[in-house]
Amino acid sequence: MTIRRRISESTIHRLSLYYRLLAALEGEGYHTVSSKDLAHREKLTPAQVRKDLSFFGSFGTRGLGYPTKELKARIANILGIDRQWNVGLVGAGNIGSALVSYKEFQKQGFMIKAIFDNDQRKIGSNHKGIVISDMNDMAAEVKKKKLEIIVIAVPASVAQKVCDLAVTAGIKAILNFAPVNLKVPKEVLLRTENMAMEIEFLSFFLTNRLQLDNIERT
Amino acid sequence: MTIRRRISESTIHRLSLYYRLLAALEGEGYHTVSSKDLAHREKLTPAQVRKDLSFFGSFGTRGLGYPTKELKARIANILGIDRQWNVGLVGAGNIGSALVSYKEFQKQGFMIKAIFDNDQRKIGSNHKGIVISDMNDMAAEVKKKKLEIIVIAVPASVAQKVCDLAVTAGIKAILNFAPVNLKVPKEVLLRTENMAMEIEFLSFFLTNRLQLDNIERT
DNA sequence: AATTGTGAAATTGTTCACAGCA
DNA sequence: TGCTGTGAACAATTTCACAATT
Repeated sequence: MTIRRRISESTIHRLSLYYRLLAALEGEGYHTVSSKDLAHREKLTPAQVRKDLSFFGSFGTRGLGYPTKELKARIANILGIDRQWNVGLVGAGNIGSALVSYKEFQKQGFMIKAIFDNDQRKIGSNHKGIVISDMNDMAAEVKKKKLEIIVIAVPASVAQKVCDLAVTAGIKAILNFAPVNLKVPKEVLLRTENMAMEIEFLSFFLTNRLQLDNIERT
Repeated sequence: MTIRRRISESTIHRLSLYYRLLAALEGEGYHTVSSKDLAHREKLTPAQVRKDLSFFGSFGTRGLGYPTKELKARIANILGIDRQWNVGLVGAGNIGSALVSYKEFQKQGFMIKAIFDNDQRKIGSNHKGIVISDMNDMAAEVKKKKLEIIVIAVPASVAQKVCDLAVTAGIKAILNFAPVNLKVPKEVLLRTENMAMEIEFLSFFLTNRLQLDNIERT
C-alpha cells in the first residue's frame, strides 16, 4: 500500500525543532518523552507533534510516549543529518568566516570542505585549515571534493554569477545569504536566508504594537 | 467601522519581498506595477499579491496597477522601515562582525548603535566606529542610546543570560542568532534565526529526493 | 491512567471569478 | 480593455476528540 501525503515546509521545520529538543531532553536524562513534553517547550500542541511524527510512521508507545534516543535517531534519519554532507562555502568575508566557525553546522554533519573567493590576496591562504580556492575553479573542486551543497556568502552583486558557477558544476542544493533573488533551474534546491527580513519582522510588530497575531484597521 | 483581520506571518514575509521587488522595479524605471508583475517575479499568484495588499487599504488603480514609488513607501511604512531603529548588538565575534558590515541592515534603517561583549580584551576597543561596551552595562547603554532592538550573536551557552540582561534593560524586541530556545516574557518579541535549520531543510529534500512538495511512503 | 494515532471538525490561507472602475 | 478589490469556493493545516494500546 502506498499512501501519498503532503509534507509541509512547516512540518519539516518542526522536525528540526524536535530534533534539537530531543537532544536536550536526552542530555537531561529523559528516556521517554511524550508529545506533551515536546509540545510544551515549543509552544505547540501535543496533537500537532503527534500528527507531524505520524507522517513518517508510528514510533511511540500508547500510554508511555516516545523513546527519546530512538525518536531522535529517526528524525535525524528523516532529515538526512545522520550522515555527513560536503559543503562548499563561497565568500571568505564576514558572513563566510562566521559560518566556518559555526559549530552547529559541523555538529549536524555539514562539513565545510572548500572555501572559494575571487580576491587574489585571499586565494591560496589558509582559513581554519582550509586553503581558499579561486571561485573559477569551482567545477573542478566540486568534483574533486564531492561537494553536495554550496553556501553563498558573497555580496549581492556577484551572487548570481556564483550561483551560475555552482549550477554549472552540478550542485543540486544552494543556501544563499546574499540579499538577492537567485535564479536556478527547477531541479536545483535553493534556500535564501535574508537577515534583514527577519529584523523587518520585528519592526512590523513593534510598529503596529501587535502580539504576533492580530491587527485592527478602519 | 472597525474590521479585525488576521495578518499572517506569511503576509508580512511577503510584504518584505514586495518591498525589495518594488525597489528593484523602481530602479528599472517602472512607474506603475501590476499585481501580475509582482507575482511573476516571486512565483506567487496575482490574486495573492492583491489580497496581501488589500489588508492594509487599497492603493491601486483599476486598469492601471499600483504606483511603484507610492506602494513602496506605503509598504515601508507598514513594515516600520521608513524610520530608523536603534539596534544593540551583543557579541563581537564572527556573526557579530558580519552583521556590523551587513549593508542591508543600515539600508533598511537598522542602525547598530552599540556593541556589547564580555571579553575584557575587546571591551573599550573600536569596531567600525563603535566602542565595545561591557555586557553588564547593557541597562545603562540601552537607556543612553535609546536602543530598541537587541541582536544576540553570542555562543549558545551565554545566550539566555544575555537575553535576560536585555529584558531587564527594558528591550521589547530581540533577534537571536544563537542556536538555542530563549525564554522571554510574553510582551517581548523574539525571533530566532537558526542557520543550521536552514541547511537541514536542504538536507531533507536532498535525502528524500523531493521536489519541495510531495513524499511517498508505504 | 496515560498517551498514541488518526479520522473528523474547525480554522486558516490561497485561488477563483467577477463586479466595478479608470 | 486591463487591472484592482473582494466575496465565495477551495485547499491546506491545525486542533479536537476518542478508540486503541500499554
